Amino acid sequence: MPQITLPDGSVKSFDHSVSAFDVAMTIGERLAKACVGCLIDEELCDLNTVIESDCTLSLVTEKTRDKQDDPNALFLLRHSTAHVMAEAIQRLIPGAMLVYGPPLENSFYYDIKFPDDRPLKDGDFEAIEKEMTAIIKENRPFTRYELEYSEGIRKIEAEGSKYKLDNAHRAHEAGSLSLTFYATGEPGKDWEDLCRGPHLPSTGRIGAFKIMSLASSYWHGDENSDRLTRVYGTSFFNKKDLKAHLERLEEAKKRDHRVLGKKLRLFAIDDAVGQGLILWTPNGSIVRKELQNFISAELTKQGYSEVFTPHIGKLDLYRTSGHFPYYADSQFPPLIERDHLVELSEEGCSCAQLSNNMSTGQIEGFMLKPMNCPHHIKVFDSQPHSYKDLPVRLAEFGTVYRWEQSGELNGMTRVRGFTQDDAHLFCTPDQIGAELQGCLSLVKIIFDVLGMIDYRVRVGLRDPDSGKYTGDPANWDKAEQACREAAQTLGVPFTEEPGEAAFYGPKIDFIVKDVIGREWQLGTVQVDYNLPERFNLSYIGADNEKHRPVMIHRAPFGSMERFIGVLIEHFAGAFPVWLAPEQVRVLPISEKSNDYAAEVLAQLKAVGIRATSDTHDQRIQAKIKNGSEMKIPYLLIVGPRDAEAKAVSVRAFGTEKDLGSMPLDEFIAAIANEYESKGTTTVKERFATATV
RNA sequence: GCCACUGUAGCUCAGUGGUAGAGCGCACCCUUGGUAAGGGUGAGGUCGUGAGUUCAAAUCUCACCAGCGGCUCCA
Repeated sequence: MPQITLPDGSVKSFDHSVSAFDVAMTIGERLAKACVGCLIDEELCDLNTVIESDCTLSLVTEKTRDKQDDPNALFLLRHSTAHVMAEAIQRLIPGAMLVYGPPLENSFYYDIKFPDDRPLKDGDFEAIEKEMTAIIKENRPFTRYELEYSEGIRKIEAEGSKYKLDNAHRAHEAGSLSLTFYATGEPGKDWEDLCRGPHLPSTGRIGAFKIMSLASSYWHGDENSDRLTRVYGTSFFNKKDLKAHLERLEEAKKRDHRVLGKKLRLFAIDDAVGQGLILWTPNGSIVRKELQNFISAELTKQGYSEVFTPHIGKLDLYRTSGHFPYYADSQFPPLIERDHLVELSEEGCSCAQLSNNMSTGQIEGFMLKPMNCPHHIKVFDSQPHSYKDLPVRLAEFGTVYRWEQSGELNGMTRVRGFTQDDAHLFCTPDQIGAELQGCLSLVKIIFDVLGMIDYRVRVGLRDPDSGKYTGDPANWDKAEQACREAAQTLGVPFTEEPGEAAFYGPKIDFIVKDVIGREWQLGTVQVDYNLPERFNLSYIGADNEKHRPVMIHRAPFGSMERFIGVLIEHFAGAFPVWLAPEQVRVLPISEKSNDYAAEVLAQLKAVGIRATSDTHDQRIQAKIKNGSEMKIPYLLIVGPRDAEAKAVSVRAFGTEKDLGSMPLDEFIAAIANEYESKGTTTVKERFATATV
């Protein structure tokens, strides 16, 4: 006798078991037909799930009542589309073994092991899509059935897929006593798959789909395990939504920092220089310099000392820090002294021997620095410190080099040489809390000034099962607790993630998404008890005894390269005045106004505004178009009327029409103010307030 | 590093086993035009690199390099 509570609080009583679909029918046939699944006691289930006992029931329709996408409905849709795709692929390539096919936020994939002699190619998409269309047209129901565990295992063994067998074992280990299968149609007759579900009622509900791309993946995500082929696709309930999704992807591409970087001439990468090595062109250099000046001013306020250190250090330095030889794979190879190299090559020394001798310290050399900490530690250690001197805060825009795998390089966001806005704070254990908060506030100041509100905070802890973390567990516990407490003071939600710590200590990271949804770590604050230990650092306490300082590593931007890459996308290339490489462009209406344009330009430059004038032999419309495409904050149209009145006609980026005319000296004061205040007051606002 | 795709003029891209194409940009000429492209002329390319197949390769094959989308990694 199930009593079913609906979301509006009403209760429906039945004297027999019913399916969710039946319940929907008692409310209305139209509703029932619009349903694709249901939530029973908050758990997403098939629409035809039979309800035997009291529960809450919420029906899942294609769209919510206010016509929005329903994440649960899309989950069912994409999971079901993955099944249809898998069936189509197996029809086309019978030896293909299925592994795992989950839905994602905007898409789905299926990991598949293809026979070595028949890999999947991009050219197969059309044939697969054709098969899928046929399966959808047949409108076959997704039919769930359960087998007792050992019986299910026999069935899977008979099919001969070690991957599915592995999935079944895992389900069993997780406590499942039976195995569930889904047939696309009739069990025993139609295609089926070991699957937890749930699914749509039938294939016909898949309105629109597209196979997107192929990638290689690893079984269990393990690089040393079997290589699988991952087939990505996406689906929607109707063609219009699919089209809108594809258009969004196209739009996102336009604000990609790699596209804008070229168009706005912000940076370049040249093969002859090397992969992942950024050439900062004049425009990009302006953005970088403005950001550096901004943060430097904040550092001065917070009592930091700026230092400069070289780009290389001896191998021994990194033996002490623990970077060499343990992280040798992710670094540029060492620089070996010339005489040594000659000697070794004359002796016929093999590469393996060379590498061995370097690890053991028999051969000395230098390394391009992968991080700045060892150098800063040596700066700290260059003189004795009293507890009264602490905290010592050493800051440097330090350039580091790391040998990232070629497939990981990405525009400015993943590079092989980059400059961190780095600092290392040496403090007493008592000072950690306050210092961490100071560091976090710096990150917040940056995000606030730039209007970056869409970020998440991660507290990276050590993974107790991993051996890569060095140091005393008791210190780790203290450091992790300090990070947790500091993160709590931020006033924003954060997640604690084991396995995300640095090898020497836990950290608090600020993570932002790029235009295509990839996450990038920007600002970071890390607590470190280990390196002070390794380098035997000390300060003299009030008791006249030596004490060990604690180190805090922090970089509010993370790296200039990655930060500016993300920033370009954040602003879609339309930088605010204080960051814009070209802040103002003067557009004379014709050659006759060139003289006045030159006068305006000279006055702008005199107050430090980055301005140019466009004296090309073009009409004003073309000049406006060019200026707008370069996303210049202000275009000043100047013609005879303006020259007469000693005024300028102002057109701000992002406004359809011009703002109107303004006396030249007033504009200059206003733009200088906008620059100085980092946009707290703007030229645009002056016009707004003038009209009120 | 792994899998797929891509690589043609400064940029965006078309093209195809038989003499290399367009638009934008650039230079020059005409035009002196008041808020998102005025018109004309011209310069500019070993078709990513190297090998192979062929009478003939930018086009087909192989290798390499680079980019893109993923995977893995990220101190």
